[in-house]
Amino acid sequence: MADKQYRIGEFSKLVGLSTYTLRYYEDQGLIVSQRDENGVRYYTENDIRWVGFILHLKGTGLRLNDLKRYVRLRAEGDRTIPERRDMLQKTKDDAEADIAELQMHLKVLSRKIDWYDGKVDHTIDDSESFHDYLQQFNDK
Amino acid sequence: MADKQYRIGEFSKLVGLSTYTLRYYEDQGLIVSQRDENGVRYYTENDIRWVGFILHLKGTGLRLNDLKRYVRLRAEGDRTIPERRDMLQKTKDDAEADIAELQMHLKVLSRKIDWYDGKVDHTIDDSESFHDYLQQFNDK
DNA sequence: TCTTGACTTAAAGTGTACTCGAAGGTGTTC
DNA sequence: GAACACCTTCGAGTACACTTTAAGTCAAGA
Repeated sequence: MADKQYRIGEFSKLVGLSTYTLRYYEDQGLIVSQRDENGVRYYTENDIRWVGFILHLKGTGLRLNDLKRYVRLRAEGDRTIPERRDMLQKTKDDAEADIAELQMHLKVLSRKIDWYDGKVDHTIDDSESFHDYLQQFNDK
Repeated sequence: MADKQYRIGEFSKLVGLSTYTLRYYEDQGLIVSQRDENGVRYYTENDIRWVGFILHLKGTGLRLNDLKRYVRLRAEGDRTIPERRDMLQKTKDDAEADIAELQMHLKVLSRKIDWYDGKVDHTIDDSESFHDYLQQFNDK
């Protein structure tokens, strides 16, 4: 693994974020870049991994503010590990709840599609399934 | 099932949308309300089902604009059924893709939590899994 | 009678996360 | 020497979906 360095343009293509966004994230403290003797940003493989990781977190629903908090904690060292772990656990739990909810919505959607396909009794109204829906929430 | 009527305040609690939002949705053409002799909105069980249904759609990722389109098509009658069906199918496909992506992110998160718990070799860096991540996208 | 809750229009505000452009500058490459 | 990619600050713009306020009216219930 050569320690290749990337300037912002190339890096932006690698991680799929615009140069605008990269500078914005840096402003926000989510990313740190190194500079060459002219003040030009450069990034390494390590930065690719780091951006990848924060994009995973973001992809599970973390807001930029939460992300900032995570980064701050990380900077504080190992004593914040429990807190970081808990943050991730909560994020995970939330995301799993989101998936469950999404799947519930999908079930209704599927039934509706079947209805359109005539696989279901057409006398049932457009919005037949709301009661099932409420049921699902009742035991939360 | 009595044909109970609900005014906006009660209805808002039933469906979990603020009165502001209900009026807003009505402005946008997503909901229709009836009025009593004083011009006061009232809603019925049927409206509960309808709002439930659009919230399902919304929950799977449909934007208000898409929702509006669906409602417009619905108002045009049965000849738009194929188009509505396809809309729902696409929504369903998109949502399923979202779930798949979310689950991928979750996998990384879980691994990271394990790492915090010491279940994984601690010499591996914070952001170890970005390469796996990129792999997942490569065959899309 | 007073409070509560409803009504109207129209405009402004909120939060999130970018996204872009202006204006002026530096260094590298063809 | 021109083109290009980068740098800076800073403010404005965009999209989405509400959310709130203002200012005034109306009607039923305690």
